Amino acid sequence: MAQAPSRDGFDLSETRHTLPMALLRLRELLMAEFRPILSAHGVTEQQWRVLRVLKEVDEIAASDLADRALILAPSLSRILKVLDARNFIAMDRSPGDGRRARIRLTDEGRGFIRSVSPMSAEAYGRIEATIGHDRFEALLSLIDEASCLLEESRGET
Amino acid sequence: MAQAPSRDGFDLSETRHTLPMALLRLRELLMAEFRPILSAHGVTEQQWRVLRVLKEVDEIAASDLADRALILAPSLSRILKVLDARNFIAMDRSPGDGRRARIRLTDEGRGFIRSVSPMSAEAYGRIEATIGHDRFEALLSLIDEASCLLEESRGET
DNA sequence: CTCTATTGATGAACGTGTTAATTAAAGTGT
DNA sequence: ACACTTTAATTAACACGTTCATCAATAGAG
Repeated sequence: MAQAPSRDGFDLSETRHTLPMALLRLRELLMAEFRPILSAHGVTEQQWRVLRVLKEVDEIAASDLADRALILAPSLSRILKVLDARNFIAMDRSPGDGRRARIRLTDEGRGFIRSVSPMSAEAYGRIEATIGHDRFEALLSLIDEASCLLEESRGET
Repeated sequence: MAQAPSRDGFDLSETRHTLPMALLRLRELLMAEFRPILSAHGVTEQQWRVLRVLKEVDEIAASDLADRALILAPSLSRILKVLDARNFIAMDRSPGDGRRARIRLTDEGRGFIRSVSPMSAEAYGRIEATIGHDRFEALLSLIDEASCLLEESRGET
């Protein structure tokens, strides 16, 4: 039981029951809550991630920002251009190392984050309530453990 | 302790400890295992998802395919064009409803899947082993429960 | 039967993901 | 000082994500 119509029998799981698809589906459902809020304020999900990280660090190199926001360097370059044009960030070069870009939030950027945060936090709370606090925490922990294990196993190759 | 340099105190969690970011990070780590395999065979992650779904259904409408592969309709249109050009799929119109596109795998498409499956399944097994079987199963269940809860709560609005 | 509204698929436009190539600045060895 | 390698960031090119607009086929109301 359980295998679908086509029975060639190559050894793949049903798409619905694979971890990558499960992760994708849950992420889509989460983002469906956040996207309307962000687009109403004229920022994309990725731009918002960048702003959130900048709020936590006060000054950071582009490559470190890319790591923390989970955005690839080429995408980040484009995003920074947009955020700079809106005067949400200030960019210059690191004095010690002329290759590294130094990025910081402007007051205007900080004000923008402040204006969006309440609705974002409210959506986050609604999601946590829907999933249930205990399940929510368990999920976060499991995901984090799995991520750490996979990260370690990559270093050993 | 724990709060970063900037202390404006708007009520946002640290980016690293949010569910959307955690999901994104784990998915990146998973895909890092699969991407080399897929790109070595000249398909993208999304094209592979479409092929996997097609292998399970033998014949399907584009909109249902989009749902099951978690791909938006406009993206799917582009992807189907590519897969059709490579003769991995055959497309025509549903006889009952002239709007619906009917898609099925060709023998060549089936052969392609067969040629990639072993390496894909092997990577999946490696990942499951790294995470640990019990943790892996628990993770899948939790994700699925959370997704179902969020899906239900959207219908009630 | 005709007009309208709805639905399924596609096209357009813009932002991001991904890889490879490029440029400039540091580091390294001689 | 010199060429060589490495590193940080950007650019280029193509595929996908996302929203909106379009078009054809169908369903419904009158």
